[in-house]
Amino acid sequence: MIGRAGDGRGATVASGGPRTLSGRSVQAGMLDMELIRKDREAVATALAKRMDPAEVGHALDEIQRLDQERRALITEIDAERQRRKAEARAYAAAKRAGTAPEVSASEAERKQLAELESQLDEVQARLGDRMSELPNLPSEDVVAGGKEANRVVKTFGQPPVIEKVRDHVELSRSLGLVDYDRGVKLGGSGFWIYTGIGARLEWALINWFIDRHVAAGYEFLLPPHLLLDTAGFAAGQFPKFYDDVYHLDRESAPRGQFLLPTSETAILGAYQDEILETGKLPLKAFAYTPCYRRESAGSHSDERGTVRGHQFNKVEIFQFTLPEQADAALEEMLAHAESLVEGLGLHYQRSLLAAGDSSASMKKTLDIEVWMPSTGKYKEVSSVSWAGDYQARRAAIRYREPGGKQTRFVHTLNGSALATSRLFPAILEQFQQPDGSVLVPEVLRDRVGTDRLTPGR
RNA sequence: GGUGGCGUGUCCGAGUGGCCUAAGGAGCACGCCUCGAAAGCGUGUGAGGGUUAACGCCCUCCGCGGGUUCAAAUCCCGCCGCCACCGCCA
Repeated sequence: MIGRAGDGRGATVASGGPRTLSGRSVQAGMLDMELIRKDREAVATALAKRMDPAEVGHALDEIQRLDQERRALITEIDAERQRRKAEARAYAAAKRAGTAPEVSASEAERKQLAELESQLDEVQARLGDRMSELPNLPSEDVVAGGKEANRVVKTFGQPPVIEKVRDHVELSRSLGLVDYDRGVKLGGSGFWIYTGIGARLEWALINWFIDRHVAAGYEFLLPPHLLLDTAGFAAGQFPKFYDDVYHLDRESAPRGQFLLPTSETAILGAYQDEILETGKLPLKAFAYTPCYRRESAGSHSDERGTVRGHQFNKVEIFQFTLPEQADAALEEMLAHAESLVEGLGLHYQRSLLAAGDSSASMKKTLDIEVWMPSTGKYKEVSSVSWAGDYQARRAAIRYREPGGKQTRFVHTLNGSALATSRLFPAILEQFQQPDGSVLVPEVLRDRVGTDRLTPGR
């Protein structure tokens, strides 16, 4: 089996459990094996942007060795099978003719084929594991390096001038919008309760986003929050980030479902193993779900309150496109996500992430970061990414070439639009007034039921 | 959760151990016929992999995974899904 999710990290494979690549109809890696064979240098150079070059060399060496072994075994097995089939047919014909029904294959021969087949399984499993560990190839315009190499490429608006800045935790407490203490009582550290008008503000944001996405031609999905391992593998969360998500125990869920860390996983997974109608591309969908993550709630001053928790709300937009549509789709999604932040009237910037700071499944990621007056920093409210065919390969999502019969992998793109748990604090801070009240963004006033949040309410 | 039935190609549907290298029909594509169309006739029509410069040749796939057999869509075991009834339940 290839790509056992969570291999060696406590993840067990239930029977009928995570379908692996060998279990799929598509026998492909995460990167194009053809490309590795034909232009290993290009692959190595691109990978070196986010991996240690020596490590890249070792990984590719082993992959190429396993690939050769694999093909040699297949050739051998196919020849043997062909011979056996011919023998069985000859035997059947002889039997019909009433001549000598002797047993034609010996025990030893059968064992030999079985032996070859198990060798192939082994090689394919190792190959798949090695392949699934490789990250995506960063796009040409993405530079090597980590956070420090990110580049701000756009700025919208100005930081508001505020004389005495109150931070969002203080504001949401005094305005009665979020109950942190009772949230901890309920779910433990890293959880909170939106209360009263705070809950309405949160819900207003989500609903406003939904309306805007529908208007922009995205189909609204409300998916399950518990997903099978195959979906996590396809999105690229497994095997590497197996421990970052919550898993149900095998007692209550024999197939070991996990709580989705983002609805991107669900939207992608929904189309696993499908050949999409070319005429329907780009296929645009969005989903609202809470996102569940194990990552430690930071005690950093800039991650207090709702900024980082184990459960937060996010609306996610997603597109399946033809390869040649991907560039335009990325621009469209960025512009769309930014139009939401702009519609709220918030000051933000757009950053192009360096290879090492963007998710391993993506070729290119741009963050939309909103200004937080209390920390004087910008905080990510959206991450818009182009995965190329990396996720589509893992999920076996294809389209048929127009005119031709060939199937090809689609490209996938995803973007938060938006993460409310970051937006909520930004709204409080950027729109706070000297008297301690907060102005509600105009587009939300009808839904929130007021144009100003005041302590008395 | 329990019991029973079912799962075949784009769809319907035949097939209970061997010319199944999956019948037949529908749909779709192309061609013939036609002023044009319908009807009719003919041809073609899935996915993945190996090999090849290419044409092609070969292997695998009848829900998924094992097993029995010289030989499995067909027999056996496990699982998944759907339908029906029962139980439980927002």
